[in-house]
Amino acid sequence: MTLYSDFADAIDAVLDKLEATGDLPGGLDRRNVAVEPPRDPAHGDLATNAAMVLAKPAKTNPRALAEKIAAGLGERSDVVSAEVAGPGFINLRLSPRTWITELETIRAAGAAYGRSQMGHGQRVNVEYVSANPTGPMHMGHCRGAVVGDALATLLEYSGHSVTREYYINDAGGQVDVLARSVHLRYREALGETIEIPEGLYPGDYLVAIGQALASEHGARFVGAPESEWLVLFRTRAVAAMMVMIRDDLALLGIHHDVFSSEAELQAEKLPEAAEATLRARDLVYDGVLEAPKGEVAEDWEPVELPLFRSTRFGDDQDRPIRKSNGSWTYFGADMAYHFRKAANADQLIDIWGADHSGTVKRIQAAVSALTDGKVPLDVKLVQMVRLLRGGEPLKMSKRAGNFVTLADVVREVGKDVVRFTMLSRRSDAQMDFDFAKVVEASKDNPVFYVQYAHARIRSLHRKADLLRHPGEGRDPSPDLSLLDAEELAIIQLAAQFPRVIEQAATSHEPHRVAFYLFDLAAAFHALWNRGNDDPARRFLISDNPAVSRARLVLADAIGQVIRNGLSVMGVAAAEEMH
RNA sequence: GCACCGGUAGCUCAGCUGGAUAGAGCGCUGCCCUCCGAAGGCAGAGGCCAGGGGUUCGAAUCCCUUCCGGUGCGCCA
Repeated sequence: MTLYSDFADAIDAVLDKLEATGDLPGGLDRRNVAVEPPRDPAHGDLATNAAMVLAKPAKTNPRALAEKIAAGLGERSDVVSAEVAGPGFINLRLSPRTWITELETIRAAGAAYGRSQMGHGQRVNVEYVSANPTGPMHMGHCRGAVVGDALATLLEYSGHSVTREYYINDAGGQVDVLARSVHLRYREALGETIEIPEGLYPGDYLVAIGQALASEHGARFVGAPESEWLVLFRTRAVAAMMVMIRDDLALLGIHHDVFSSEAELQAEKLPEAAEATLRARDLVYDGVLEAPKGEVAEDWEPVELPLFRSTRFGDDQDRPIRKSNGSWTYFGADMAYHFRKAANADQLIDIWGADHSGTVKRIQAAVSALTDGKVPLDVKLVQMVRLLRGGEPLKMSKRAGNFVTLADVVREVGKDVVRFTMLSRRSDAQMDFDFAKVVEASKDNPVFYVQYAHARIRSLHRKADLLRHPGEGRDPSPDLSLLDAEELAIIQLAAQFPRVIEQAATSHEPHRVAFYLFDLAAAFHALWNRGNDDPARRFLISDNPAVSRARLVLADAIGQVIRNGLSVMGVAAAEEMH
């Protein structure tokens, strides 16, 4: 129960009453009725559009209806005034007591403030990262990893039952290339001088696997045909890569619940099952694709393949689920994979890089077809991150192997800075990550700014402990009515936190939490700085313990909300700045 | 050619799923440190929300369309 849902209920009750007295026809759609803080504080503390939304279907004048609703709401003891404004807004002014009560609510709820049961335990599967197991995590994976993880936490926080899942692409051509690269390192370990040809993975992170295989199996695979060693080398290499990737993810505080293997999935014949289901509904047929548009493919030739009718779902082309050699396409296997995820979830979310945008429709189409539209799939596309250092783009080349690894970045700027920064932009917009700026101690840097606010709040306690006389305990029930209007105003902002969480969770947009925290931090800094002009308005005043205590409670509540918000983002709150 | 994502202050970006006079940071102008951390704060200037249609009490937000930028297109993964 938040302040906002409380008033939403109150409005419902008033509307029910108006229906009972015949002032309002029954059965009106109230879904668009909203309770919001008005953008302009001069309009009061809360506003509702109820009268404007309902006036037309009720065939009445919005202002007249608003007057009736306002009268009903005005009867509440916590409503100081209920005024009709503009085209029919109802602006409510709440008693100071309301905000003091909310402050006490924050204090009592502590780390749980902002949590809700909005999700009603709905099962949500969030698949994120799913980087190919062919090397360490690099910065290209980072944003999706953080966004997916924060979204998962956000959904948990708002009452969903969340599974964090990683899909291991261990069945395609890339992992064969990996196996061949390891074979080369294996020969190297046996004393050969090797040269890594174009197209194989040059990274020296494969050296250790080659050595291990050499010491276990000796030279028996050196001149042997691929058929004798490929599977073994591939399995070992993928396992080693996954250990490395999990370690990298752990640096960011990311841990998945489930790792699904594409190879296992295929061994279990899940794609076959999905194909049969779709063929039975005439959604898969054997056909020939047109030549691809755009860049001319030299080796293209028309072949009959099993095709999924994704055009029925808005795709521009039907999509093959098997290759001409009978093996599964990535899409064919992925479709089966999503089918299985859907069996244990009420809702699926995938976090993908924006370079996969072209494949969204087909997979959504397949999920919709396989689940009869019962399990929605939201694919969140995360745009690219441009790496800069002091405004200059970092030069990178994957081929030369000098891409920036995630581990390097975390080591340089820290987990919290990486996570916060990755969440400080809408994920469907491109982002710059400037090594110089993200660690800058200035207002230009939201990470610092929010952390600084929290550190200031913590410093108050250290200071307050010094001010306290020996034997004098912490005051359990300070007189909060000593708080002034400006101080109550920040509670109003803090009270929006549960709403922000709900909205961020519903819209699958964790960045909203970051922006909110920045606003809250700004409000706190402003309050703090009043003390510069007027010493009587500082948080701690040595000759006025009563006011100091009340303000300390206020500061603590703000600190609590900042901590809660940061924890949703997976960022630790700073105790002090260095 | 087609698809997806963008286009909001000089710059970087928010904008609460359709609300009232569109916001923040940087930069610019002017104030504020014997003072809990000034690593800050306050105030001001700065907008055809890319253009054009539409939907309605009401549009930066939804729909159509044009233009500009980014990404992608395959039996790859």
